[in-house]
Amino acid sequence: MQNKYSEQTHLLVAVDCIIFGFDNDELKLLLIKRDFEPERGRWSLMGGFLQTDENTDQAASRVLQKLTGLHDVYLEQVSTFSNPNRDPVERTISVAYYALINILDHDKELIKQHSAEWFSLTKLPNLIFDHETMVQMAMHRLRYKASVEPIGFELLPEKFTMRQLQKLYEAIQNQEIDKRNFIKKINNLNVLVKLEEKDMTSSKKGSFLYQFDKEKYDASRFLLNIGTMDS
Amino acid sequence: MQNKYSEQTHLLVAVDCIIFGFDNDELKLLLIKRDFEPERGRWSLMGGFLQTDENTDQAASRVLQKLTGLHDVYLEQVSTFSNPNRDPVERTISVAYYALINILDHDKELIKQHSAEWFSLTKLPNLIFDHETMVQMAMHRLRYKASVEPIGFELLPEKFTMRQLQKLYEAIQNQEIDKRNFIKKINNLNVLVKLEEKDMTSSKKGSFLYQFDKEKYDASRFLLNIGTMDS
DNA sequence: TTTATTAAGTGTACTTAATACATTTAAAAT
DNA sequence: ATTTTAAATGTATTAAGTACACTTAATAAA
Repeated sequence: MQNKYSEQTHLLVAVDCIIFGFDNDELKLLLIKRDFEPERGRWSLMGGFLQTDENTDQAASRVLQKLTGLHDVYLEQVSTFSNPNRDPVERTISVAYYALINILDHDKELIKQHSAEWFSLTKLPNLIFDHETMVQMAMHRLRYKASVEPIGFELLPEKFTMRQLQKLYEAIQNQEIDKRNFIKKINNLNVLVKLEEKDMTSSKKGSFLYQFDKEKYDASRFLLNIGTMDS
Repeated sequence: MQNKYSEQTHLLVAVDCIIFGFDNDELKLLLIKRDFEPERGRWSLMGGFLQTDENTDQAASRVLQKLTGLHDVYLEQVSTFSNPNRDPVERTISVAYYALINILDHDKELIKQHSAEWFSLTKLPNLIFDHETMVQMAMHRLRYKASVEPIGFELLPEKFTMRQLQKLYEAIQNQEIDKRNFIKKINNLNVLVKLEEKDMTSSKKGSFLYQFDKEKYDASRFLLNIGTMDS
């Protein structure tokens, strides 16, 4: 057996993270303002090179932690980008991942260090390289995934109101949902527990808080299909 | 601007192709018997290294053509595999693609040269490295994609019977479908043209041939949802 | 020429899911 | 007490999915 595929071209492999957060009524992305070359001063996704002792899942997780301080974040591989000239410095292929985090739940100091900021998805700045394509593909995957598995909860605090959950799904699917139909559907899924507690910040009456119950979910194993109501 | 990200690790990038075909009643995979190291003599997916002047889509297309002689084949990226030790010779990450081809429609000479063979999906041999995981993920993606876009037709000859189409969807979804409900659903999609011609090989009565009509499809732009009937 | 054989072709009733839509309720503020 | 605000709730209608069995067209055999 040979020792190396020696004659083949070797190149760089990077990961880039599309970091989603949910702030009240809208989906946001965490972007960094590059203080390094190339493209210094422009906005981009947070990324990093694949190291010898890790796979790309681990690299994405490491890169994400570097910016947010968070461990055990929901991450999913989206696609690999490999056009020969996508990085002007040197040929690099990049594996894109999207991450879902609770927007209240990150290390503000680290974010400052990286000159990172949250942008509404509807008001993104221009991004370097092929990062805008990455964002679009990630959004597409998130839509699909959220309609099939209860990953939406990753974007919310542990306790949330029905209203918040609905607003989240409206933001993900980018369409309004009828309140009564939404609650009906969610309740059918049987994956939430209604708490005694109320959130009193949103109204005088207050609204009950709910929690995602993974055990209930694993038990019933329904396929979700949220956000295809109305037209 | 620097000239290189010089201090970073460079490594090999490969593509591997999960090549689907449909033969009467079952889905098949085209595998090669390796006559080279490592893992000489074992079965594996057809693959190849990414070259300097191409992206991974192009590499997959090239690799596929090398084995089948076919151009313009339906190819979709599935996922990138990057465990540090997945290839024992040297660190290599691999981008997996699945391909859909008409099984009657390939160059038998090339296949012989590569000692390639078609295997029923239900009777696959053990595969090298992480290729079995690649196959599983590809199958999963194919199921999803076929339920959402009319890619099934890529696996059939240009003219086909309703029976063949049904058998194909049964194979993809791995479940039986009621004949009448299937036809009802397909007709609702409005993407087929019924020809005058009949296929007389399958019965005495003969069965009408159909053709996929991309223009009809583009015009109506329905979302398909095939194979979720019955239970 | 009749009869048998084979898969193709077809319709309806029932069940479940999706959708549209408006009023009452609880709590706080005045 | 009254007003204000968002939360909470139910029903009727429509569309989609599912279950189910007989007739038809053509060939082959008697």
